[in-house]
Amino acid sequence: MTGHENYLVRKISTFVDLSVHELKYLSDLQSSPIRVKKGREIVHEGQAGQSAYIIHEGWACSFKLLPDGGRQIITFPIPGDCVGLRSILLRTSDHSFSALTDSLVSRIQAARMKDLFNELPRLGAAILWAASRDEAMVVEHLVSIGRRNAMERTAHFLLELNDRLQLVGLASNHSFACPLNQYVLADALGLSTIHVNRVLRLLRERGLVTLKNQMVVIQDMAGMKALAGYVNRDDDEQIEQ
Amino acid sequence: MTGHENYLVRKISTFVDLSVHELKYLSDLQSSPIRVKKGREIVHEGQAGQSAYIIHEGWACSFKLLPDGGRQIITFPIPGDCVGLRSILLRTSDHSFSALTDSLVSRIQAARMKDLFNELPRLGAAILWAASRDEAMVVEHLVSIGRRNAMERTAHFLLELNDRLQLVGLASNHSFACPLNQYVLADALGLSTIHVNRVLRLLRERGLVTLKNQMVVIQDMAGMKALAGYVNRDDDEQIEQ
DNA sequence: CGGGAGCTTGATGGACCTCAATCCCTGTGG
DNA sequence: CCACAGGGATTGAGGTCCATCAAGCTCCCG
Repeated sequence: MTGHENYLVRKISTFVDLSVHELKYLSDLQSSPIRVKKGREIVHEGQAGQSAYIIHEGWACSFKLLPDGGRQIITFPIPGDCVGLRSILLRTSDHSFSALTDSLVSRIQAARMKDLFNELPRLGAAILWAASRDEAMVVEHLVSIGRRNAMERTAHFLLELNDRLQLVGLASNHSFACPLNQYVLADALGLSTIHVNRVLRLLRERGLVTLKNQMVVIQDMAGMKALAGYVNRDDDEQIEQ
Repeated sequence: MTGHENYLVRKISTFVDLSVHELKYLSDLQSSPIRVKKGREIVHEGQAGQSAYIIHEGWACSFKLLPDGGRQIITFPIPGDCVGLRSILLRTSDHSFSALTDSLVSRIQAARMKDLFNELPRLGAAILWAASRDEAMVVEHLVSIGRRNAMERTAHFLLELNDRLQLVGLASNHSFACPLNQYVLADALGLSTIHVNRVLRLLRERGLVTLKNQMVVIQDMAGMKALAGYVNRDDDEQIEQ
């Protein structure tokens, strides 16, 4: 990795202070990144290639397709995120993922990842910590879709995104660049595009949040959190092991 | 553990053949199980006690509560399942879980679990494999709620349950004992109780599946799979490490 | 200037929710 | 033995949220 910030290191550092050796190892792991064009599929559901990926630049999306052509987006991996860790243990990937924007990613072979866990268990734990955090967000997403209405759900989603991006320094307190269009949002939120549009208008009219020109601005943070029933995770504590 | 089948061992054995030593370790881990009465909460959301639990007997449910009193059930842990693994890394639990029926569980302290990963990494990997499988099901659940209608969703849920129970020998090919009532089902499927009732009636009338007297009987497996768009996972391959 | 991607708005209908009531079964206490 | 309560299942009526269909808009880019 040369010339740009390492988001994964930044994220992990909020959990555990890495040693020089661990930093080196992590750096080597990311030494030959691949460019992926917007819209390109990186892993196909059911694919057996046992690899994980680290995202350096750009946004991705992980999703499943249904027989009727519908698509449900599970999550939007952003810089610093690892994807496909599960496929290392499960032999096949349980869902697809593709690049939403032009991206830069590193591929980690399953064997390499297993070595990491053997040789640097503390670093391995840190990666699992990050993965667990993501899992928790999938759960929260499930709750949103199951029990929140369209407006609460949308608000919750944007707040969560804001928090995730802040963790890697890609969001200020109340705003962030966001390449998601309304079609993509709809597939993530389990809504129709048209309804997403109406909900965004309502949120804008109520002075809560705006999404314009690829930019999300949360104008009333308190109002948003109240609407969405949003609670922050606060696991900024250091690992004790 | 005395006198009853060990479901966790049974499940893990489909993934990797355990050594005598590993079996012994696993057995020790489960040496002093706790009885939990039906309805009793085992872990509360946000609770900091870093422990995981292995379920030996009974059904549990993991869920999140919303400010408005709503509840979304994430999954129903069954015998052989580990719950709360995430809370070991995240410091606090991201959701609650409670016993749906009178249950028997073993509590595993975080430190003990970490030792396990250090001392018997192969066994650790097997536990992570099982956990990954569960995560994949949460994702599938998310897809269901986001993109499948009530009937498809219900059918899919019952098929998944059937597969999970078969893995530990608690289901025959097409039927299983099921302590879930319609209220609980509704909270899992993101539906109202009343609608669950109507959907179950439709499924029954179409000769697809019946749920009566705590017993699920899948009468038309092909029809169910077609309706739900259900695909089996097939990771019966052995670990190669 | 044309075309396409994305956004916006209106009208209509359907899937599912809410409220309300009834019924069945089982357990419990008099 | 019967009355009664309570959990659970069932059914109906009416309303709401959101999907679908249809159309027009803006902006950007070739």
